[in-house]
Order: sequence, then structure tokens, then C-alpha cells
Amino acid sequence: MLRVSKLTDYATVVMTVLAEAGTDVLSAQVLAERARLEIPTVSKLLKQLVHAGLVESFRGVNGGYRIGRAPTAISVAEIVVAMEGPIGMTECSVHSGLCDHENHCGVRGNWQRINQAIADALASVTLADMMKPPGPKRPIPTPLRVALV
Amino acid sequence: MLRVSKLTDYATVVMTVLAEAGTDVLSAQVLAERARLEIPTVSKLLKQLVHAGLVESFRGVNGGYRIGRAPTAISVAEIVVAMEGPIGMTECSVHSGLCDHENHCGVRGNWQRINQAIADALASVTLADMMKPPGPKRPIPTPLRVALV
DNA sequence: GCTAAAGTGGACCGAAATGGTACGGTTTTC
DNA sequence: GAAAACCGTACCATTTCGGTCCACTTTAGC
Repeated sequence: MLRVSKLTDYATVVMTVLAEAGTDVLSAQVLAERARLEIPTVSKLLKQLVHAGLVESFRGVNGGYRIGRAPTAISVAEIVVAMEGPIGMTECSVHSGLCDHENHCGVRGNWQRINQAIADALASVTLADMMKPPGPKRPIPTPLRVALV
Repeated sequence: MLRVSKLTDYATVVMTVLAEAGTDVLSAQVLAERARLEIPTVSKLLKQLVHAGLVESFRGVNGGYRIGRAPTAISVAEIVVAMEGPIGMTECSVHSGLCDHENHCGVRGNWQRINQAIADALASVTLADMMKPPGPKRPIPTPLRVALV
């Protein structure tokens, strides 16, 4: 199944918890409780989110984590990239030279276009959107549309 | 990295070879040569494509494979689904009941919407599109657009 | 019919990724 | 200086992936 890893999934949950906390600093323990995840798991993914600049960390007593930007300014694509690296449906569309068939492969360029479409789709959903209930057919203010071509 | 499996990638290549052959029946060996892949690998993925109804198979001497539909009537999404199963970015968005957090998870519904957007993106690219060179900015006839909402 | 070509189904194996977990080190507050 | 909390790294069990192989069945043609 085409899917993101569990850790990426969890990361979106933790990010929404951080977003709900606004400018408060939450410890890994509190985050784990609110997200209902194990502390080591939460710590692990927070490291990557900090590295990507999506979350700020504070050490020492009363340390913890705080969201780095407004939820409207963080996209799901950024979270996915922070956790999994660049979005590319095929290996060759990200790292060239690894596949023996690159020269005579007719589909490589088209996969790259598909990548872009999917990246755009993920980029157009913000963390703020993820905080809202899905809503049966509630239109999102700006008509977020992804051109495939 | 968010990606499809190699087998799925290869499947798109094999499908384009079959599409180029039109109504000809090609053996696994010929397909392997044209796609520059190993025969066992090609056989394996063809089994799945036959099962999904995207390819027809013929047994016995002079047997082989033939594309099941016009290339314009086969989408990349169908190939991905044939190889990997349903498109779902998170486990819970496809199979409910496996995740302990379903009841109190605020992001599940939103992931399902993202799934749909990505499925639509993959569904709007046909095998015929994959046969064409990417083309820098050549517009595709019908404005294939994917509404995210 | 017999034989050879060709697909079918299933099993198998090594390598890699995934997910959890643990531990020692460092920073900061009180 | 002691405790709280993050940091980096390493480890391990499990699963998945990619690739291969084999015994079986079907069919064309002699």
C-alpha cells in the first residue's frame, strides 16, 4: 500500500497537539500523554521535527518543545519531508545514477511530474487544516487545487 | 521517502512496452528484453497485472501477454493499486480497527481526504500519458485538475 | 499422443527498512 | 550539586521487499 510511515503519521498527531498548545512549551512526557503515544517514540520523532525547524526545543528543567511557526504556515508536505526525506515516487526521480535503466527509461520524466503533483497536494494542506474536523463537504476558503500538468 | 515499490515502478515500464505492442502477444522473455529487466521479475509482476485485469495472458506455446485495454483507458492509479493494494497514506485510513487511537485521533479524517486527492492525481494520468515524453510545458488536452477539497 | 514452449502458483531466502527501546551524556533551573 | 529534561547513538526484533527457483498445467504443432 502506498503510504507514509507510522512515525510520519504520529508526527502529524504530535504536531497538532503542539499547535493546540500555542506558544506553551510541553515536555516529551506531556506530549506523549496527549498524543497517547510512548515517550521514546515521541522523543524520536520530535528530534527529526526539531532538525527540520518545525519545532523548537528547550533543554534543562522545565524544558520541552514548542511549535516553531503558526499552524497555518506549516504544511503536511513539510512534516512528511522532515520524517521521510524528499517526496519521490520512484528512486530514480530523486537520486539519479542509482538505476541502470535511466538512459533508456521512458517513464522516468513522467514519474517526476507525478511526484510534483503529489508534493503540491501535500503542500496545500496546512497543519491548521489538520486540526479542524474533516467536515463532510465544508469548502476550504481558498480553492486549493493541484494542477497535474 | 514517500514512494512506490520498485515492482510498481517496473510495472509501469512493462505496461508501456505492452501498450507500444498494441494487440500483439508478447512472451515474458520478450517483455523482459524490451524492458531490460530479469524474466522472473517480469513474470512476477505480470501475474499481479493479469489478476487485476489490466493484462490478458495466454498459455501454451506461443502464449504470452497482451494489454487488456486501450492505454488511454488505463490509469497509473490502477497499476499502483494492482501492485500495492489500496492507496492509503495511513494504515487506519484503509483498514479501520487496527489502530488503538482511532476513537480519539483528530487527524484520521483529514488523512482520508489527502488520500483521495493523491488517488485522484494518480487516476488522472493514463498509461498513454506515460508513453509520451514528459515535454517541458506541453499542456495536456483536457485540463486534468485535482481538487483537494 | 508426444514434446516443447510458455504461463501459474507457491515457496524460499537474503537484505533492507521499520518500529520500538535503552543508555550514557549534556544542559539548565533551583 | 541534584534533579529534570533534552540529545545522540546504538541496539534489536519484526516485517517487508526484491529477487529467485521449482513443480505443475496448458497449448501448438508435428
